[in-house]
Amino acid sequence: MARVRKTVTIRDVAEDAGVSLQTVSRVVNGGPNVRPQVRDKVRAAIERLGYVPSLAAQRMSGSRSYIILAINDRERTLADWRERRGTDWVDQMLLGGILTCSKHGYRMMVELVDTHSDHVERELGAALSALQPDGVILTPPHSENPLITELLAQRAIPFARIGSDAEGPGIPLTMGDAGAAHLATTRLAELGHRHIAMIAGPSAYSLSGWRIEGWKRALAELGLPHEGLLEVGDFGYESGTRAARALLDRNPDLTAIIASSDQMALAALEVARDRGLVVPRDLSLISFDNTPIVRFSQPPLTAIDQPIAETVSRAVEQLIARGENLGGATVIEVPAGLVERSSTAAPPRPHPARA
Amino acid sequence: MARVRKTVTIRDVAEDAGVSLQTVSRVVNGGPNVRPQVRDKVRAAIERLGYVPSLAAQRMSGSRSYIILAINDRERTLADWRERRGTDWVDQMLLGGILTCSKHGYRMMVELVDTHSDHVERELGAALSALQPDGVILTPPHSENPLITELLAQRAIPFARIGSDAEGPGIPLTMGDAGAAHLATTRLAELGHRHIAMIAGPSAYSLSGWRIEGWKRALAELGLPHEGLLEVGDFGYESGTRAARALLDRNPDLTAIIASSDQMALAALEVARDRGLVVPRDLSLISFDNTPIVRFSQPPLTAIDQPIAETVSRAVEQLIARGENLGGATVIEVPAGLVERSSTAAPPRPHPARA
DNA sequence: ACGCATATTGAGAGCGTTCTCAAGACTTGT
DNA sequence: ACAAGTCTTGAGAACGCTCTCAATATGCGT
Repeated sequence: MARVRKTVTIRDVAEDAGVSLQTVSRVVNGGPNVRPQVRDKVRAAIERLGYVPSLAAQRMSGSRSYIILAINDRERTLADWRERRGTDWVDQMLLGGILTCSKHGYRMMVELVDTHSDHVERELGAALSALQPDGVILTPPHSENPLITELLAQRAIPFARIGSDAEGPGIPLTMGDAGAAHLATTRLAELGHRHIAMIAGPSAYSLSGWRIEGWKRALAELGLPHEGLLEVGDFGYESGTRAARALLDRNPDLTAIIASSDQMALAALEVARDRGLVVPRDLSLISFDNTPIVRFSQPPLTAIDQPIAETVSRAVEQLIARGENLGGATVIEVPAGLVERSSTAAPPRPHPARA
Repeated sequence: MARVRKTVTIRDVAEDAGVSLQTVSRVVNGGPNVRPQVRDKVRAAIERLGYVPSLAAQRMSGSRSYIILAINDRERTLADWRERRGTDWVDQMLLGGILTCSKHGYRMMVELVDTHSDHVERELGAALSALQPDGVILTPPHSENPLITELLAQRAIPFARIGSDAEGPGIPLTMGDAGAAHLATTRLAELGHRHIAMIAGPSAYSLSGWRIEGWKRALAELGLPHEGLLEVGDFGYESGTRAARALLDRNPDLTAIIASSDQMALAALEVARDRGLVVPRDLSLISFDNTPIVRFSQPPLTAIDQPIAETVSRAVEQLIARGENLGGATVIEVPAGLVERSSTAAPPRPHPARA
């Protein structure tokens, strides 16, 4: 059976089943108004011939392309990949995206776009024209880049904004950053910590602000100070090193740090080690992201688990369900959880519980 | 300018440039026989209108789909993703694949397929029919699954087999596994180690055999023993724990272990720690893969760097270049390198160099 | 200049699907 | 049993592009 098999088209199925091409199409797409008897006959033919509709042809004629395009930051992603630093996002995006897409007969494609470039519109526009996706998923920091959101809105392509709660077109989804930071802070306070610092992400990311907000709110509720306990990094390792050093230099009483990324937390761990501080005995550490690298550090890090896969999955479902770009949609929040490992413990000199 | 812009088609460009639709097509595809003057005019129109050909339409009419499909093992990939163990492959595949594809105007899609399932052909067949990719990239263990390679050959779809040097259709590519294992072994011997163990991967993977082969050959050349120094794992953490324990139990003189995956090496590190062995003082460790997790372990691991991105990139280029499925192609080898970190050192009681 | 080869252009069909719309087959109410 | 629906089916156009092939323009040798 070495002969090259010709592609099975809808026409072959129609002939085989003895119905019109259009009827097959209806069966394939679950159209209404088809007699059960005919439907079964067509299904049998499809099965027998192994027919699968061509995505390209479906796109050509129909209004849908069955493609969801996920946009990630190129610069950051490539750097992470090249230097094997561990990617915060792409893995989990694919996990959530591919699975959910295929469940609905869709396909996911990944596009890397430079948000800082002055030809974002050009790059993204080309991808949109070529692929004509039914939906686009934006991740930070693209989620709030007006050049991008406006381009998408103008082209009337439904899109999801992950990590954004701004008004405007597109479906906003967040991962409960404020709540997660609040949770981490509270947990540390429960362990007895009274000087809890935060290494935040860059302010260009909305989620950086939300995390700071959650941290501050928890501290306020607990009657703990926040002055001098905040440093800003860029999510990268080096910035974590700088921030941890500054924090430790400035606060002799510091016993706990929450870092806004795994890499910054790992950097803090290294700084602590250099200074002879044992984690978690002398210093507790909680990171954001929960990527694989924090499972195998010494000690393994307690981390806020960003439910990226779940969030992307929700985004995909929203995009597939709604055909429209409804502005001002309710923010969908997929809450993050706390995975306790071995970088958190009671502080060296436990303070009595607050009265 | 809030009006919904209609898609710019090749017809719009033709009109704008005052030429036929066919001429525009020729310019876009770099066809020969177009006067420079006309070409420039058309290019200007394309630029002005922001025309980008529709992938779907190109696929419909032409012979190419401009899509390369990368197949990865679903079971393993999903487990790695879900449990945040770090994926050995997908990241780097995307790095090499996406970049190289886009350089040639192609797109890469990822498909997860269960190699053990009895409906591999069905699953893969559906993906092939829907996408009609111009090329497929197979990663282990799919690279040598006859069900898959035969399906591809029968459909006359060019494909690359990464991690396979078998005869038959498809372009074979390897990462010099024997050489890499040889290199790691030799390096350890240079440091003075005389009892160098290997935790191999499952025998279903050809590369497992190659690595054992390289290790054994190096040992033979160096006059060192290999008896009792081989254990087989499944690349996963737990299997690494079992293997490391067995190795250490059986060989009191053991001072170095080469593990066939990062996770197994990390497991060995943990076993050593449990037994009070300090790495690298008491035990040297070299892992295969060099994924992010070994950069942040304590100590950071010396590792064989699998050039997955580069290999996939080469595969993409081959697939795009050749339109044909030439059997018995020469094996393309992208050699792996050794990244020295802090898990390797001279053994506790250095042996004199061999006479 | 003339005829032939070659370079350049355009016209029309076709790719595999879904869309629109019209035709035929069945119901149902009276 | 008849008209007026409602269900079910099919025919043909359309999607945006590349293919094939024919038509025209240009270059060359003598």
